Amino acid sequence: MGRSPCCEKAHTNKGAWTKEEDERLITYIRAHGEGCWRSLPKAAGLLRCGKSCRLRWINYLRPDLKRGNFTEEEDELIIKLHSLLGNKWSLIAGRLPGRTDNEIKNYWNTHIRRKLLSRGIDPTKHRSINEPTSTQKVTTISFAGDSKDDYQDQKINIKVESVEMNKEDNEIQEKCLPDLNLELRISPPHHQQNQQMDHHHQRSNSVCFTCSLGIQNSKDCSCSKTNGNGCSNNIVGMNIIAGYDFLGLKTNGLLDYRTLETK
DNA sequence: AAACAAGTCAACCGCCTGTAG
DNA sequence: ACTACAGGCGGTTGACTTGTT
Repeated sequence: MGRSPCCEKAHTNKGAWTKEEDERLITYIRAHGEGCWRSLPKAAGLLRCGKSCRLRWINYLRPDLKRGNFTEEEDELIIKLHSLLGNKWSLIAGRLPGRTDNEIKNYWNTHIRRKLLSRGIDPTKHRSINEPTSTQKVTTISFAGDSKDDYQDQKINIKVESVEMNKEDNEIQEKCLPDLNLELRISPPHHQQNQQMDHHHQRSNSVCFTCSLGIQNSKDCSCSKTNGNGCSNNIVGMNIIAGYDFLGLKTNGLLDYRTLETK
């Protein structure tokens, strides 16, 4: 006995979407907005599974999709993000406006994997294929907290352990990844923090932790607690080494985390 | 021109997570 | 605390296209 199907499969279409189906979906979402995917097909007059509608909209019909070939900059960004996040396609997609997780996943599997292999780089480990295992770099990021709701005592330890690497990788490490050994504590903003937040829009080198993770306007967002607006591209509470964001990605000074939303 | 292989990508599947009741 | 459900995600499939023989 498996899980019950998400919808009545006997009366749903499968396979490629027709133009008419696309138009029905677009028209419905324009009129009623996204959400409630399960009931959407019936309401929109579509013989499709709700999941199928969601996928079609997100991956193909959404008006903000970029489409077209990936640029060299996008390629490099995907590689860098993949080295940090692994197969977290939705997170990677969040950093690439107009790109979908499915698109990036496909692009990775068809183009970038081969590109890295041709460079002699293992696409999974992001290390030279010929590199001896003794020089493996181990990076551990651990989050430890006792309580989800207790601001006073919630402690988040981020520990990055680096084991010796070869010289080339060390150079990359120095350029891209600032050494991290942070012990962060989420707590209500005190006076000094408030002052910092007052300059929120002028100062762009620190971010409240929840916003840095892309969870804006959440209950944990200290920014929204103080100015009522939450972080959009504002940065408070966690210092970032100038020129790099919390993923260690080089920035041009102004960071924009709006694209790192958890969908 | 036909047959086959390789590449591409939209779509599906099933599992996981968050949340409401 | 438990259950059911909806939404989200990553892995995989398969139809279609392009390249090669």
